[in-house]
Amino acid sequence: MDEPRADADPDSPEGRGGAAAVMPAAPPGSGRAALDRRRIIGAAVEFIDAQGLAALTMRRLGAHLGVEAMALYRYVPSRENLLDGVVEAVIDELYGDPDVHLEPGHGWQDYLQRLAHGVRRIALAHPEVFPLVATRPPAAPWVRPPLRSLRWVESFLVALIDSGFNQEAAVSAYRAYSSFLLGHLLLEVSQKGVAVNAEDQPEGVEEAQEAADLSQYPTVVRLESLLSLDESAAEFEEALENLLERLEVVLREGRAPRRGDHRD
Amino acid sequence: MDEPRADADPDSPEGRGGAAAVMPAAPPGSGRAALDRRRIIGAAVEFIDAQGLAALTMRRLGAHLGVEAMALYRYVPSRENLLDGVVEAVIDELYGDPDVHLEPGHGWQDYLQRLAHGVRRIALAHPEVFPLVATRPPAAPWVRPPLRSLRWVESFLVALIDSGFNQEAAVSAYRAYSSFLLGHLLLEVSQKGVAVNAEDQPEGVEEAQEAADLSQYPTVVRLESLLSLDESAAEFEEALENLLERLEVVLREGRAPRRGDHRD
DNA sequence: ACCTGAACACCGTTCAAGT
DNA sequence: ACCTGAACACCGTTCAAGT
Repeated sequence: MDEPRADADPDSPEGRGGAAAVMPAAPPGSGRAALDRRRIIGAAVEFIDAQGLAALTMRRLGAHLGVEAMALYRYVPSRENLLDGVVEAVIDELYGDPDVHLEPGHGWQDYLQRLAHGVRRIALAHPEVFPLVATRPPAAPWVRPPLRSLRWVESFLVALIDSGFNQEAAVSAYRAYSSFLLGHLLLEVSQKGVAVNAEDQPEGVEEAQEAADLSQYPTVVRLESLLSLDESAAEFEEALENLLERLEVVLREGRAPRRGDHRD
Repeated sequence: MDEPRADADPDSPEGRGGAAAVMPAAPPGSGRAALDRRRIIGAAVEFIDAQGLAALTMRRLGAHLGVEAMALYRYVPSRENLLDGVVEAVIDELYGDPDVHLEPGHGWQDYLQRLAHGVRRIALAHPEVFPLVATRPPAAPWVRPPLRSLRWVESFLVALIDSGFNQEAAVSAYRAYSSFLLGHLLLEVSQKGVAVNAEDQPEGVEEAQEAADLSQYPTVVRLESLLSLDESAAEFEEALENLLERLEVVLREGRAPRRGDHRD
């Protein structure tokens, strides 16, 4: 089981700081680039995208980089720390997204829309990584998945407060926004995954479960085609619009809306 | 490292079917009960609750049950399958919750409230298991976490359709309800976990991260006390009320509400 | 019928040794 | 300075052997 030589891609993103002091055994640009933490984490993201999280071991990642597993420990203290780095790197991709920024004059709703769509693109680009983004314990309780970084929390709060939200409303909006993104996107990627997934199941794995007594669930059977539709994109838009609308009410009225407010 | 003998609890729930044919080496009721899949899965839930998911190995679970790891394989085909069983068992606790049922005459809102609170109780009772509930690939794409069982999907859809929802609206409500529960509860348990968690970190692990350049996040610093408040319970109620209100509009108008509907 | 001992292939991780 | 070989303690899992 030697590694497949399917890597003729010249996309290794170096060009940051000291440009590789000449190495005796592996001159730069000839194939194997120098090891560093960034490159290892990048390779781990690629690996998880391609093979799934369960397949990522230190030994296999080492082989993927043309090196023994032990060499990785000079740059990464443990596998757990590596996974933290993977989560951070994937979320950091958002910094480079030109569509995610506060457009002056377009208001906070526009910004929250851009941010939400940016996170969604990342979730869909790395479906095998997203469960990690969702479940790794955050550094502080108020750095919530999926945004997971002080920079985005800061940016979010500033945008709302500058738009007239009071502090309590801004914080509560941040919490509601996180919950919405996390719930929707985790379900969307898991739904996508289950369609293609399951390693190599020899026959219908649902048959066993379902065939047991599908007759007990007549409504599910009757609505199966409706249930099987993938309306993720539209539902994302609708739930996001609804959340923004709710926040608009909070902003106008200076408090959280109570049920039944808009009647009589 | 021998196992702690801290189990004097007589709560092993047997009494289901054939009542243990007498065994030569371990007579029933004298201490070690007979092994079976249900008991193994129950022990696994206990173990994860107490020690965390990462600590659960087949060998340690065997020791916890007074048996070698290899003995488990007669009842459980693999660790992965055991984890599936754990998720199923935890969700099945909902069947036994007397507060979770359709109260005749109280309407679908009351039922969805009871169901949501029942799921929340389970998530809070098993915070270490809930991430598993959230991320294990479902059997079918439309059996969504956290409800994960045909029985609850059936029950949910029937309640709404009997209340006058059309099929599309009922299915779309089921999806929105799942997203809400998953996002909110996953964040709530992870928030709870991070407060007590982190195995045995010798010193403030956030210090390292934060002290780096906290000055770049003045708003986060200024609002830290607000951000640190745990308003999970109130936010759960509010988001749930809001969702129900939204569904009420769908029911009354026979379609999904569009943004700006209730102005002029 | 049910459990165990021994074994296999594989982990994460450490560290002295090589270059 | 950077990587490797060998080793340690531990995995999940199989299976012939014990009782």
